[in-house]
Amino acid sequence: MLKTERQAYILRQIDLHNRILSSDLSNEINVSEDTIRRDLNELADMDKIIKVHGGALSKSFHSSFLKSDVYKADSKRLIAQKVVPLIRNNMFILTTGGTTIIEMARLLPSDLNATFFTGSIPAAHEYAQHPNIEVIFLGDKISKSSQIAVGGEAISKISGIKADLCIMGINAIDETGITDNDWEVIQVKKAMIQAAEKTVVLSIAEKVNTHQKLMICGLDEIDTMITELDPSNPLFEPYKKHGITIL
Amino acid sequence: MLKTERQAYILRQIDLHNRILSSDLSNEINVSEDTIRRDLNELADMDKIIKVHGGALSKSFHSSFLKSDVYKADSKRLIAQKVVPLIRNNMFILTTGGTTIIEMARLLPSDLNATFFTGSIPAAHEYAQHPNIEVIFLGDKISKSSQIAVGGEAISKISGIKADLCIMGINAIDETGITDNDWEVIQVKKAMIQAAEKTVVLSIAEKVNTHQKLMICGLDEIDTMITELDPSNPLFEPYKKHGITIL
DNA sequence: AAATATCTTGCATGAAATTGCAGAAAAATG
DNA sequence: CATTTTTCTGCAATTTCATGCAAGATATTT
Repeated sequence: MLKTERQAYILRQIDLHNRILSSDLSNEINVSEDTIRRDLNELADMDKIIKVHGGALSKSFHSSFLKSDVYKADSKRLIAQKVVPLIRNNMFILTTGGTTIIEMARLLPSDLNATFFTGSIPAAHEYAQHPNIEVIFLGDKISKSSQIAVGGEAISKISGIKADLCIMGINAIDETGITDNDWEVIQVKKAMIQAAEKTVVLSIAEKVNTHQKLMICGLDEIDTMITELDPSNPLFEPYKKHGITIL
Repeated sequence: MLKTERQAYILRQIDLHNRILSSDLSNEINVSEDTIRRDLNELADMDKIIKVHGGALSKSFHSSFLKSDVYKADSKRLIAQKVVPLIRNNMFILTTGGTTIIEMARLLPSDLNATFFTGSIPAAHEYAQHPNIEVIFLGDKISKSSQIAVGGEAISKISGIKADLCIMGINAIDETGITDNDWEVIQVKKAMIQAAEKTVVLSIAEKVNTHQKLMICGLDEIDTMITELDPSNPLFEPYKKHGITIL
């Protein structure tokens, strides 16, 4: 591993987690702690990080910036970890936006070679950080409430795709299917499900067995559901009956 | 194997893998490491790759992973402040990306009612934060090196617009006009200038009177230029002669 | 075609960079 | 204050780099 790569890795880890320990880094990338320390010192000299005893902190963390923490971030990270293995090289993947998807994007292995389609600005931004991922942005008009592209342009772009996988963050699911409450978003999600061969839905357990006003699709259109809970949880029985794989 | 062939091969490998070791290349194509090193140095001199101890990295790898804090942030904020008054209610505005534009987006008054078109993910993201601004994202394929949408889709979308204003961050300007060094970006910028009634260019003073390899447009297509310096600075005389307003 | 200049390449040399390790110093912890 | 952890320093082993030089290949000129 090249020195520059290693430092890039460290920077990214700090960006993602806001803090890191020298010892952790040393284990993760199999170099001595001395090397890590030297890297951290160099990065600190360049004013890119803040070196502290035992590790380093992100600059934004300490300076005035107050980063809004994500609701149930731990659950979402767990979900994200379960999705990653489903993604293989050379796949075409449609995704929505949402914090769980962002978390997933960060966990994608750097040697993954795939094409991601999304209408979400934050998601597109995250995908674009990856060296080997191709990003296609869907649509043009951006809905402020949901920060994703909506409208006819987005729908027609999606319809023109044959994707391997659709990974969708959802707001509510129960035995009747997936529901949501933003009409424009619904249209986009429906199109995505149509355009993909398989559909994976991500949801924190709290949203399971709840519903909202507008229908996206029934359970039979879903192939896999991922939550932070253990798949054997009885909560999932009705969904398993509909042939949905729980992870 | 000819030198040009070899360098083409190296470039391709770097494109594919984002990084390369001198020793690997030496083995793969059976030339001495010295030759590889010489090649890498030449390619680095041409700004095609980034040479590091032990090998080389692709430029996109570098720009997206080794992100540093913004160069000359203060100057850019000053520039941004000068742009804002040019933007009026109900305007249609085309913008590029770049840190200066982002800074500008943050300074837009919250009661501003306008439509912004951009192919830059970070810029779109910033505009979308504003309550009364409509954001239209241009294009679909996102270039990793520049984090903006490029290609035919973007160009054709832009061509279909009649905007009031084009606000463009630039990399180099001198008496012959605006120049840049990324072919795909050039195409987008050209289209933007064509599509807008008036063009405002933003540049830190450091870039004034410099030039790069590829031409975007001549001075006569520019209406206003904004830098962090006082407009009366003699540096701007030649540009004023071409009828450009300096702010 | 011969002579000449220019480029390219591999090798040898010494210089520089990188990394890991040992032991002393400094900082954190209870 | 004693213990543990982290840091710093110097050092040595290894790798990579820059440079000059010579042999061969290629291009240009006469």
